[in-house]
Amino acid sequence: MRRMTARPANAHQARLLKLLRDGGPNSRAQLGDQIDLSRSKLAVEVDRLLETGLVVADGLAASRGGRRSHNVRLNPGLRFLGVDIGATSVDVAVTNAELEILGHLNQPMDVREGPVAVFEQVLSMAAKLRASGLAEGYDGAGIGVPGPVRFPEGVPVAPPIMPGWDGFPVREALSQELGCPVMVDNDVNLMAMGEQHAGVARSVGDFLCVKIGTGIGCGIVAGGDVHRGVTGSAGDIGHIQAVPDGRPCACGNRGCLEAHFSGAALARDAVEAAQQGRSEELASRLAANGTLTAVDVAAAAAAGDATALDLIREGGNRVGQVIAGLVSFFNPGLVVIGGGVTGLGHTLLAAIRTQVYRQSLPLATGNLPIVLGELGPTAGVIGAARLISDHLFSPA
Amino acid sequence: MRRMTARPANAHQARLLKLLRDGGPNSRAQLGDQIDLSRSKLAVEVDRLLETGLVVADGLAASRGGRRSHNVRLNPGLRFLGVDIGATSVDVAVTNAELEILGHLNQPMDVREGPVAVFEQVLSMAAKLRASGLAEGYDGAGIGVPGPVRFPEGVPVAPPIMPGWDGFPVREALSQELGCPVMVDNDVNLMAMGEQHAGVARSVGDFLCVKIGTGIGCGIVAGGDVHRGVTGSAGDIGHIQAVPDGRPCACGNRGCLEAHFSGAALARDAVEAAQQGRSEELASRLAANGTLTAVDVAAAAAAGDATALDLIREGGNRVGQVIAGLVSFFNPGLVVIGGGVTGLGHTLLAAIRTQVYRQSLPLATGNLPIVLGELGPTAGVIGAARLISDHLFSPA
DNA sequence: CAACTTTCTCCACTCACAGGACAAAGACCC
DNA sequence: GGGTCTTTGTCCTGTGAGTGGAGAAAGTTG
Repeated sequence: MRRMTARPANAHQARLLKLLRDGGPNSRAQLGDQIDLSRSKLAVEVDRLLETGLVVADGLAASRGGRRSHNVRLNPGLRFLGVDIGATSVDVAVTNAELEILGHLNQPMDVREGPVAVFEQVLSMAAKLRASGLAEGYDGAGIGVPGPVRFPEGVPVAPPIMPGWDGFPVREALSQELGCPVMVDNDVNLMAMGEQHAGVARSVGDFLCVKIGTGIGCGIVAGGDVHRGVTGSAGDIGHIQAVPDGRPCACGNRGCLEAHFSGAALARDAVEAAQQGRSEELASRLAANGTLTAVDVAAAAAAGDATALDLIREGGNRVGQVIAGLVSFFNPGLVVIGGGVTGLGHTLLAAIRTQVYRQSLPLATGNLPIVLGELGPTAGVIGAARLISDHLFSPA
Repeated sequence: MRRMTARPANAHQARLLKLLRDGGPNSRAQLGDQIDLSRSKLAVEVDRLLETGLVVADGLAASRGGRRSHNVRLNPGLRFLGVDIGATSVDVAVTNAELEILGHLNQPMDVREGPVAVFEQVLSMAAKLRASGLAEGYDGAGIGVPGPVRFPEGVPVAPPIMPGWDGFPVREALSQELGCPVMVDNDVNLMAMGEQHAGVARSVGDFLCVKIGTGIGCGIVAGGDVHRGVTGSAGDIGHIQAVPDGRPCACGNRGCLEAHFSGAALARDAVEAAQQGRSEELASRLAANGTLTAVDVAAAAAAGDATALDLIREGGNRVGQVIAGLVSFFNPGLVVIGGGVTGLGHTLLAAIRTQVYRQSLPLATGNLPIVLGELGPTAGVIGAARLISDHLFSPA
């Protein structure tokens, strides 16, 4: 099927598209209140957008004391694909142009199987969503990968946990397969964009979004824009030294944050505690499943297991210490904690807060909320859809 | 005397003024090559700038094979005042509109004497420069203070090392005294802007500028702009924990970077080493002066004193470790080291480089220069002049 | 002195945009 | 139901921004 290919012709149109994306159906009058344009000029640009098909008429709104307004909205047939490739699973979702999730699939998978296998999986999930009637095709796709990305080209570079992906032309390949424009970014940046668009970070211009999953990373938003750094590796905080001469890390150094606290490290610690007989709760879970994950630790903690609580607290202290440094350095207006370990909930958050509030200067922490992400596993796919929509809703 | 009060009327004029500031005298044709405007429009805007007096004719240039061009330049009578208030001294300089330093004064002074005393000093230095014929008056002034600043208002907030300054309306007061527009910023940010304008960071969009003086701070430039954080305290890295359970710090915590390495900490360590008989070189200098500073340590190191070298190396390791974390987080394209301790030179730099290259991931450090600032004590005043010129050369 | 280059100015035309007049459509009051 | 007021949307005209071409001015080169 033929998809929309139009792009806004100028900055005004781009602005209007974003207003309609973020605010839903709107009348010309309402749009006029939010944009610095005369009514006549605004009408011209809206008419041009209607001609392109990106925007469609949406009936009459209720009267506000005078003539009823003719609403317009983004074409309800537009479809974006949001893909979030994690270390151990893939999320794929379809959204409309307003970035509302229409369908969402999750599939366990190991990124180390390489781009070819993962792509096959992603494409089959995309096809499944299409087959279920949610989309006749895709107008654009955003995709997040768990490693640094050369952003302009959409190519992963030197990703530690996904070796086979180095230099693989993700953007080009996926664009070819799907037949639509594609943008690629680091998964952590997409989570930040997701929380910025629809989560706790709405209307915050400078914030950090710490994602603790298999690994650990940090999305940086400065002045409303994601900061990616010169080689796309900004936010790679997993290998900051958290413990001098601490545990050996896969990267070759010792004491890296990731070696001391992350989904993987927590699971390993839990197994060790169980085997050493420090926790009956964990031991019984280990016996039952043959292995332990962060979810088990969360459950044990919820059941009041002291060892599990200690593990979480200690990890939170480590992360909190590093975040404290980042807060001093960056002076954000908000810190969001997300990723797989959010199930650890308040215990983790409390430990992080304690460290940050204790170690950073009052001026930086005085009015600094530290909160859990609001969107959970959908943050990444919403961020991915946001990424491609930002791209498509900009002048060509 | 009446000073220039005109401001650019639009973005084009602002752009032209900045091109003339950064590129010196230029013909209309040369300007046309650097700006996206037709020759006719460009001529109109240049003529308008000539009318305002901000720009003046500057004779004929040599022929390039055809008609000679009429050069224009920024009004050579324009004068900016750059003020850099450090913890222990004040720098004041006059520049022309091209930010070339015409005169520079330095005066020892303790910032803790409070804003009134410091202002008196600054104003007398500004008057001295004026009296020497370098300026008939000032068209604008930039001023840096060693602490966080609420940037839009130009007011220091909760500055740890200058308690009397909290909430003092620096911008308003200085503007009143000098009779010209004033902008205020953190001294470290100004150093970064100075190196960006005329130093090692020319043409680098993302870099860090670490200033090690009495205290320690870091200027952050992201996407060409200074990142100040939500409360103006971004870059305040002096109280990041460098050593777990380390030395007590004035801030109440332990192990802060600043407690382990800074001009003040180094001097204290040197005195201790001298008193414990660990260094004859330092001991003799202590006996001669009654006290030691970073300069003494530098001299001792240059003379081959092993203890002095050790102190520098150890300090460099501490700073390097913290910088390594910041590099992982921010992924800059350049790290500049500046401030009072640059006299420690290569020994310090080598220690920092070792730590950063060892602890940060190759992708972030692969092509990362770590260099000393190029401008020394003039970085701050040039940055200050740049700050006010950026302000005045923007549409009102 | 002729031919070619470069620079700058002038002029006509196009387009972006604002703002007012006005029409359409409804609410509200009597 | 009819007047009056409000809100929304459209049309039209005037202004100013900006482009591009013609050509004058001022050089160089041979």
